[in-house]
Amino acid sequence: MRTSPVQTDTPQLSTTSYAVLGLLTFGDHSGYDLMKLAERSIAYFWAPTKSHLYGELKRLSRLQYVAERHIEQKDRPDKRIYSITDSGRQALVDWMSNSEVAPEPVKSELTLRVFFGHLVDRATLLAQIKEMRRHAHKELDQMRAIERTIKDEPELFYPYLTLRAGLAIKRAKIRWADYVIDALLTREEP
Amino acid sequence: MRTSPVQTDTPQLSTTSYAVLGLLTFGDHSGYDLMKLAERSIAYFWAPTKSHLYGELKRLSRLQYVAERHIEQKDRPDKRIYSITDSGRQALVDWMSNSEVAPEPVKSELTLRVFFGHLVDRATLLAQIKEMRRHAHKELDQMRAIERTIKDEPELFYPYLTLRAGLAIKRAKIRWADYVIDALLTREEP
DNA sequence: TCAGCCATGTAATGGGTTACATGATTGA
DNA sequence: TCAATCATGTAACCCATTACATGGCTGA
Repeated sequence: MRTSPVQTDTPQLSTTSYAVLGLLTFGDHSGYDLMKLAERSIAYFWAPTKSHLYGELKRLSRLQYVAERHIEQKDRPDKRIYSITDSGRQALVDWMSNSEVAPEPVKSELTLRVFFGHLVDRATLLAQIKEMRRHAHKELDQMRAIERTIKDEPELFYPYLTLRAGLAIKRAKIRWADYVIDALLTREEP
Repeated sequence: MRTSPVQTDTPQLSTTSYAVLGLLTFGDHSGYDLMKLAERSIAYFWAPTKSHLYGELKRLSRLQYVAERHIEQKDRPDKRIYSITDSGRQALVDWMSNSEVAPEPVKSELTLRVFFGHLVDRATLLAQIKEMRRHAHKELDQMRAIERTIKDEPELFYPYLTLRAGLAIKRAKIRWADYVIDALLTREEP
């Protein structure tokens, strides 16, 4: 006896597709506009490249999850404006409602390097940790600036929550970097 | 005028290849053993699948970064034992010494869902956050157990540092989850 | 008896990046 | 005059995952 496979009426999309659909719930956009919007909103935790984004738009259009209309322009390149359709919205909500959130594997090349720290001298490793810390701090500052502008806007409640995630992760990374730097300096070179 | 391209004597490998080379600096291993070793060491920040690992071993062998010897066994399947070569070690150290550590883009599907939280009801989102929190806590407990056993072993200094990274990140995620849960419950449903 | 360990891999697919391609307009 | 903005995409590639395939031994 075997169980019948689960019937999924909605085809499986990539997460990036859902991200695009999600952004379109805020209004119609061209591919170009979506890219810019993504860069200043979801890019801290989901950063598609423009090639990829254009590709997904084409796919979503074939599936009729988005509708496109062509806009001719004289002084600028023509463009396509996309809007989410009812079935697109349905697919998005289905995805959002699916409670099986896959555990997210962490990937960190720098941590891998630290793991193999015995292979290089201290200064080399220190420089890389410090570089990471510098970069993380820069991003933290950017996020703090955004925080100030959005924290009291009720309609940005959910984006604000995600910003808090970014702040929490960056702070944790910076504190870890401080710990590692201290540990490397304190420890007598073997 | 154009600048001449940078001559890289060492071919570019995937990070997973470097991870494999790194693990081989701790001693010779078969593919199977490497997989197990990876699972209980670097998997928290770099988790290759076995197919991938076997593939990279093959490639590293072609490049002569690892040497393999075939071991025949009667009661078990034959196996190949890999060891890192001098040029393999050199390639690894070159990679470790390269100071340009690429910034690591964060990818979080869950955060993406939170960003689009306006599309689903509160209970749906809450359940997903709680599930993430539960999972993170389980991993945190595992790491804490490992921490107790390795924190005073001087030869595990670098692995310990990476464990601290894992602990820091997990804790940050759990605290963020708590914040979000509270914020969702406090807020009156719009 | 049955799950789990040992041990290796292939094939198919997908998700995503990088490089390449074009070209007018606008503001510093 | 020079960089940036607007606007779209194709082609090549690669890193990685999933599913598939095999089969004897060991211990609960």
